Amino acid sequence: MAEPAREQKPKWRRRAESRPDEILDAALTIFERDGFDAARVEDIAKEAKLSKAGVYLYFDAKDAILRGLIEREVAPIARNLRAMAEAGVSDPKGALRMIIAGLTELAGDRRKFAVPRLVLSVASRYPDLAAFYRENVVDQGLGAAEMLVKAGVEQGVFRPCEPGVAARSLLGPIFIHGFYTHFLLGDRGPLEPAARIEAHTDILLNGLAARG
Amino acid sequence: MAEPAREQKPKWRRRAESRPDEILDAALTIFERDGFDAARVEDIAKEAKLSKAGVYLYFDAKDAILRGLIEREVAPIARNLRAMAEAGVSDPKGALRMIIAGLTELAGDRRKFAVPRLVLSVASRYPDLAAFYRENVVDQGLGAAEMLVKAGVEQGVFRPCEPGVAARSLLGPIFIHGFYTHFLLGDRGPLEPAARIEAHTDILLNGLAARG
DNA sequence: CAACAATAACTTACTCGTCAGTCATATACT
DNA sequence: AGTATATGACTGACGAGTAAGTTATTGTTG
Repeated sequence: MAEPAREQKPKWRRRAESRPDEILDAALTIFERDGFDAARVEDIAKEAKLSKAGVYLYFDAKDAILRGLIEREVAPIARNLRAMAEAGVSDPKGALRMIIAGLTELAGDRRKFAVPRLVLSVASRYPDLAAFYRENVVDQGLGAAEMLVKAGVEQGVFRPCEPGVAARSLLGPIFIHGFYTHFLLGDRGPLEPAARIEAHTDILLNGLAARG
Repeated sequence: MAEPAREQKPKWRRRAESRPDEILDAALTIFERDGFDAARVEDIAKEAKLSKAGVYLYFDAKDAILRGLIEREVAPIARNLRAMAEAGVSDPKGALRMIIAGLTELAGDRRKFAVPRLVLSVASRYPDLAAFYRENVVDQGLGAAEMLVKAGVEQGVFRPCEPGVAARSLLGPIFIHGFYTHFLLGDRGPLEPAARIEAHTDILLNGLAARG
């Protein structure tokens, strides 16, 4: 009758290596759904399949999880943009096209795109987090675009302009479009990256182009 | 010795007319500082100089206060943009210049600019609020720009393009710049509206312009 | 124009649920 | 045996919203 004590599987496993990433995965899911404040650490824990106390073995506090997400999800992308810019100074127009295309694709990824929104919404209460994000993400990305605009102007490909302003003009719309589509529309609006990339890039590069 | 009961002033006054506005003023101050979730209704009440229960005489719930702020602070601006666009179809370029200038000035107003950030951060939990904002603010503003681009294309002032994309390219950078300046930089970055307006408008309108 | 009733505007004090973070204890691994 | 990894149960504080009572104001009546 009674099953003999057969192969009772352990109540939990040691997974010290993989836990941080699992927690970040879970946190992103929950944060994306609820926002930072309304998200419960307990829900993140459940999603990551461990206990709440378990989460605190790997992250000191709730906001440390968000910092972890910045590090893992978006900082590498920004650094990559920077690298692309450095590699592309000889062809500013082409490099800018690539950067815009890359960012537009990113803007289609609702999960990744949730991170900037989270940072923005808590920035006033976590100034350190805001500074970290600014240095590692925003300034990298804007810097990349700025560098290319400057190079283009020097090479006579673009007409003279304020590189800082031009950089914002190039990248701003992509973010606004992402915010609008993912977080205000819900699901209703389709995001047609290819068409948008073309249209936006055309307008902007044409606007920057030196008159032939 | 003891002061006789002289002219004891009332413990409070009836101000049914002015209360809602006073509460909204206070709420904006507190929301801007703390964000929606971390803001306490009690703090809003104190700032507005009445009791917490008093606030609930005028607003059903915390999110109703935010809706009130949308109505009072930003919806009128969006409607105004729309009106400017309708009045300006005969001169799309000039009207767009005016719209960009107006929005850029708005982007310098940290108080007003806090509202979009608040909405964005709670949109996923308050879909009705998000819809209200979208219909009364975003769609009005984008619609205005779109209308003018379309008119410009038809009149041959602008070369053919997707009006929706162009509208975002025109307005997106302004918002991104506002978010960045007010909420990520703290206070460090100066906002030089005049110069920015010129530079941004130049790039974009030049990009849209029909080739002579 | 007092006195007083009726009501609108307001407050104090509370309830009730929530949740970040901790502590004592247990289990898996080496 | 010893330790790293995990858990369940707890604490302590907090905060949205409410109930019941209080005060200012308005109107009414003799």
